Amino acid sequence: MTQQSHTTGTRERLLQVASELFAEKGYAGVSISEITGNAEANKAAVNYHFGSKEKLYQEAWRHAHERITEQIPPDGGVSEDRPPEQRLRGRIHSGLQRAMHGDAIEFRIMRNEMANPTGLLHQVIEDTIGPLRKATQNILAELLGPKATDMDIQLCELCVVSPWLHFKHHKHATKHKGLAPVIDEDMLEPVADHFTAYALAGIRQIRERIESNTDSGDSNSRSKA
Amino acid sequence: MTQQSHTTGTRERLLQVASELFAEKGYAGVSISEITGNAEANKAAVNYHFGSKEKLYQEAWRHAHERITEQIPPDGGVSEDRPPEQRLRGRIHSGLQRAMHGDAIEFRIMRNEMANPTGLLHQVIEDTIGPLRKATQNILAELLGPKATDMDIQLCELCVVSPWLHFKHHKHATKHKGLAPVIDEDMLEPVADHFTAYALAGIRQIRERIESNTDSGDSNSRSKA
DNA sequence: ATATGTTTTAAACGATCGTTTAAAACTGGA
DNA sequence: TCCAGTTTTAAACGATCGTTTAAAACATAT
Repeated sequence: MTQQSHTTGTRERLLQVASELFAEKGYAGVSISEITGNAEANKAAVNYHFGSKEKLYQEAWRHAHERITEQIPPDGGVSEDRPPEQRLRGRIHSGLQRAMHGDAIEFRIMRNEMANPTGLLHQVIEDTIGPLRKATQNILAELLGPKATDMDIQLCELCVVSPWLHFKHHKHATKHKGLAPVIDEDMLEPVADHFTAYALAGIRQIRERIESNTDSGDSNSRSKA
Repeated sequence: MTQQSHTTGTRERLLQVASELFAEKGYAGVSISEITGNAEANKAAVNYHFGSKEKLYQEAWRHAHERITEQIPPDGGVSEDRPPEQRLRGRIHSGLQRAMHGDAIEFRIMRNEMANPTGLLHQVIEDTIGPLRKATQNILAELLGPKATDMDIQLCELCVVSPWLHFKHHKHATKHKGLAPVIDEDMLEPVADHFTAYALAGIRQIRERIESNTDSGDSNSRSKA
């Protein structure tokens, strides 16, 4: 009931509330009034602490990304010296865990930005997600063998990565059930197993296709086009 | 230069422009003024023809969906009596073709709605996409065998369907290159082959897992939970 | 207690939002 | 030509948007 029962600073509260609301409604769907209202701050506080709504949006993404990265490492706890099958399973496990974790704020902001690009997060996302993608692609290059082209790798990356991008957090999934099945958190391991088994079988099949089709001498594989 | 050089009615023009803009910027990101401006119509025309912006949004989705459905059949031209492998390839081919077709308006509106739900399209999308999902699930049920649970089927559906949901139209993909690789339209067949081979291998692997793990007598498979 | 620098606040800014209104323009049949 | 019905238009509505301003409240060191 007292006027200052805030355990954290205004800036932090704004970041937290903003990232949640941006994840839920997208950039254009959230107003500064709504953010400051839920954060129990004044309307002008956004422009004081961040300069503009756009900067707040970028900072909110960075905030959410850093928070989830320090909680869930992208390699799934599988070190570099393990065989590629285990490392792939680590990536899948990590991605799935991130998609199912808490409110999955980082994930949902990114999905919003992919579906409806404001362009404001383009650079920030590319800087942070780029290395993760590269790591996954390196694993796939190992699994697909030396004859795999960049296109082969990218297509397999898409098949491996896209399933967990469609996962919604339980709370939202029940609201209006979408494409992805609703899953408890204790289902993480079996689902990760499912995705991994599926992916490894698919990748192995693609490798067979590559190596049976490209028997002849024209070894223009690994081309950039 | 004349004042009436419109080859089509105002209502049609509004639907066309609105669906394109909604696909590009999402519901909240598009204003009525922008729509009527690009459609060379008066601001009040939206409320006259559709009653509100919300109704226009729903009609624009229905418009885009009907247009694409009559152009690209969801079964990929593979009839019901073919083996499930071919029917699955038909579904993948159709989905991929829809994702790559023209501006992929229907697709991008749906992606926007999935990432950032307004709730306005919920019923319309479920009515139209529901039967398509059911058909795919039936194919997967055949391929996975009688011991597959609903969860098995849904997880495989997610793995099969999600890759093409991330495809962007070439024009947008080049703007700021996202997760999906940029692909020409003449690559449709090889990419469909890739996805199909990958998917069938994955599904076969999952079936083996199911049938080797559930050897015992407790046949509570196909449970609804 | 006074001064200094930081943070918060209320109020107002111009702009744009979705919608409404009523008159103007257009249409095709009597 | 006149008229009923449909479609289009300009103007204005209240509401909310993101931002700015300047004063109030707060914190801290001398």
